[in-house]
Amino acid sequence: MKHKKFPKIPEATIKRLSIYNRILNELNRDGIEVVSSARLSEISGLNAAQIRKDLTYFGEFGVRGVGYFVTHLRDNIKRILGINKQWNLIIIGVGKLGQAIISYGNLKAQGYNIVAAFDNDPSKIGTKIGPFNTPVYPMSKLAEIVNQHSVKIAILTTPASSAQEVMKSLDESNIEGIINFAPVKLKSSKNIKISYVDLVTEFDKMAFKISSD
Amino acid sequence: MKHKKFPKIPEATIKRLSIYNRILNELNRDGIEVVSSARLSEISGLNAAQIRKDLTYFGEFGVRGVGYFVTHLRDNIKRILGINKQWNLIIIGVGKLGQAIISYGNLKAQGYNIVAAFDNDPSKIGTKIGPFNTPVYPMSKLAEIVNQHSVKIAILTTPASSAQEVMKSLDESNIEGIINFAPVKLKSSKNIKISYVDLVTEFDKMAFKISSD
DNA sequence: GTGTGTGAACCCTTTCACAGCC
DNA sequence: GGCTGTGAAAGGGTTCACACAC
Repeated sequence: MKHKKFPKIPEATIKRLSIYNRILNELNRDGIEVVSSARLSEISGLNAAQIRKDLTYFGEFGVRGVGYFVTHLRDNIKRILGINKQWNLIIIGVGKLGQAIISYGNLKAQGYNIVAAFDNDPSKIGTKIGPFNTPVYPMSKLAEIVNQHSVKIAILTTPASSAQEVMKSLDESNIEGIINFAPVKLKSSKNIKISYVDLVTEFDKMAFKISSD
Repeated sequence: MKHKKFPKIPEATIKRLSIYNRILNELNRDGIEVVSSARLSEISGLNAAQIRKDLTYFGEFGVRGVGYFVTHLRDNIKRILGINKQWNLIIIGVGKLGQAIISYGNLKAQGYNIVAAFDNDPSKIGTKIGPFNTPVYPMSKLAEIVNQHSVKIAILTTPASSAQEVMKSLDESNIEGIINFAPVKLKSSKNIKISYVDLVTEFDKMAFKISSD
């Protein structure tokens, strides 16, 4: 509710804000207090003018002749992205990939807490998995747990064959966004936001690049 | 060596070719022999004109008034991407994410064989992990194994803190491409192709979308 | 009639280059 | 003097609309 599309923010700008946030955290950890777009450009490999333009979509965070104050800029980026608070997530599909994500410390470090996992394998239901003892529930519990923990984002790591089926349960819950690792286009009857992470396409892109030069 | 940049292929086109390949495989499995760009558009959610344009960068694969023959188009896409043959890969970093990728059946099904894993944890070296019994070697064996199996692509799943260090060994090997899951910009002294897969940015993008409407 | 192939128009994103401010 | 903020230009990618082939 905070800021509708003010001007016209490129999708790619959001991804870069996430990268700036990470770099600023590292600079802050190293005790660096001020940074220029030129220095951010060196670290990230992105164009300095683009970095400045990305930031000015949301305000004027820099000081001319000086640069950007690291913690000030970092805090603003967190607020813009909506990551200045904790997010509770659920994950559906406790296969190898699901388990890896549950165990992925970087997510927790950034304020993303996976509060529950879902699977229909009876041998998994009722257990607690991974370093954070994430409980595994049957799919029938989904809507209830989502409400209980105010979960808005679901991670989908089922096989492709069951992803669209799972989508039904998600449509009936209060989930607002899905990060989908299953290689299928999902159809939501509500307007749940869906993003796709497709590992095989990454490998295919690399195969093409190597083959074509 | 087959086709240098003929005209000007958009990066995004390559990603979509990978998606068309997957869809065509599914259509073929279902016994469907001919498909139109309109039907591919329905399945993929992509614009039909874009699909046609993507394909004509590489030739004329369709028949006017009819559509595309599924296996013919699929075989051509595989050839274009360079995935009409097996690829041997290695993976560096046998943490949770590394193990998940080693166990990820979709990669093997698409012709990507992870022939060896590397790690410096003595308790892992010498073991075989995952459903395909992938052997784990110390980093010192890297160049040798790469040559032995003609490996061109490495998957990097170490913590961010050791990724740049590992890069040195890769620069000294015959690796041509790296798929990097560590959230750091890598610098190669040769011109190894590097692609980045960054999970946290995906979550941040979703957090932004949900927060800003 | 039907569906591909494609120039042209459109739109979005990146980069340049410099005015403006500390 | 140095570095940000930004209009304008350049560059890419997507979509339209229709000629063309079956």
